[in-house]
Amino acid sequence: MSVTLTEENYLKAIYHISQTTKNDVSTNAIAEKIDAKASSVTDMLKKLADKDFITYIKYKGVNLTEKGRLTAVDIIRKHRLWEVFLVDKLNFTWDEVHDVAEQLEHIKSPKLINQLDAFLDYPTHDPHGDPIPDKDGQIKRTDKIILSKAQVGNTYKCVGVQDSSSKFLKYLDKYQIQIGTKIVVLDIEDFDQSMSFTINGENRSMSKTITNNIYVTKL
Amino acid sequence: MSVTLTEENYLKAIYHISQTTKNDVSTNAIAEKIDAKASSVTDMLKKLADKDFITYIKYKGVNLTEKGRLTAVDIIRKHRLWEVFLVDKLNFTWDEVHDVAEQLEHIKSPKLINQLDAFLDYPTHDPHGDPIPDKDGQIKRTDKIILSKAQVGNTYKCVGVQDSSSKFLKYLDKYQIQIGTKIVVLDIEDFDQSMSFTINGENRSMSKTITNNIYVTKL
DNA sequence: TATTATTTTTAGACAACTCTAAAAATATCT
DNA sequence: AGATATTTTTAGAGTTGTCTAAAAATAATA
Repeated sequence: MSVTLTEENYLKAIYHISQTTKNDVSTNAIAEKIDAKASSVTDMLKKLADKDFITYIKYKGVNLTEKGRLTAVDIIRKHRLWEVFLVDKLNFTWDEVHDVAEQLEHIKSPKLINQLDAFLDYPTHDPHGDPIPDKDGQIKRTDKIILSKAQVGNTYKCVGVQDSSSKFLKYLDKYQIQIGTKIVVLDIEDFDQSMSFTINGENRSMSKTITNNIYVTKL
Repeated sequence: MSVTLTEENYLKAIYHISQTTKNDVSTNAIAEKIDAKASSVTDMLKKLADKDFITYIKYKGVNLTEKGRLTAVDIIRKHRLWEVFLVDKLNFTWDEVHDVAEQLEHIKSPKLINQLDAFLDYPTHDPHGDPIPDKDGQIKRTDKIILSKAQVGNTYKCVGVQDSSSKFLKYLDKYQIQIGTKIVVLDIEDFDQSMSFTINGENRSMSKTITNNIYVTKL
């Protein structure tokens, strides 16, 4: 009972959607994510339900079974490990990795992914700051928050970005903000929510547009 | 005009067959290599001819066009670079790499493969001793010969194996014969063509069955 | 609640790739 | 050369995954 590449993509999509909404995952939401028509999605949902990856009630949407969740998480684990590989070892930038990782995540070889994990020294987060599930599908809940929600006086560590466009990443490069960079919040401007920080020993201020796209954890 | 995964596999098969026979590549030979029925092969040959990857004359077999050859060689380049990666970086053994490389070779990203090439320090041969084509599809002709054809008194260097079964590779491991190992031919037994050598400072003899499966270059 | 709008499913069809069975072409053997 | 065997191609059909168009179910609104 193997999983086809297409089925894997559906499971991943369903997983990601279910992370952002409390309700059952709707056919249309999947169609939009997969970039397919709703009728195609319905066909696939029947197939996935037959294979016990999802529970599916007509007109009511779907939910992943435990089997489906584990399969989805395993793909996400592979995706994120490959992203680390591409950035750390092959000098890809944050914004270049996604498309290639979309392909690499479907390679089937447990040994490959375990050896890769070891080779990368068991990373816990991908280059965007998202957590990497472990072999058993456990995901370490990150306590990351969006920088715009940070509080004056606290120190934070940059763990990822929301917007991974090359424009935004260039901005971060310019001010030497990377994963791990320490950020001390000095002040929040009431008028426009712009914030001032100490970063790399220098004082700097950023607009809400920027702070809405940087993830940090409190130190 | 993209190439499907299946088309890539056909092109690779045709390339490999054309390396071992002077004649046009026959439908049956491809069918055997691909593990498909001859009728399926015929269908695909029409498709490949339409796309200018091969010249195809009914009942007469096929030949790669320059476009087809370059495409095939590019896949082989990727396959062999990934094999190097798996052995050198992820501690795979010779016999474990093939199936995984068969999958990895189809990943489409020029940047990925060029960065991988650099990361591996531009290897010229894969773990089995086969040459890695360069970016332009050039292949450095190896002057490798089969060890059973070696001559008494000469010194050789092991560059690869014919049989890459795990049984055979374990034999080689046992006697510490690897890529690069120096072999001095001391004698060839008339009776059964078994040969005696100096390997790693010790004298050792091998049956024709063994020497028929080791590739060497003369030093 | 009745009507309209939206979402979802069904029905029928198409493209890629595969197969079996039968026909056509080529090769082999006496 | 003629008969037989082998190889290759054609014809028709199945599978996976996609689509459009229309029908059915659910949700929203007056």
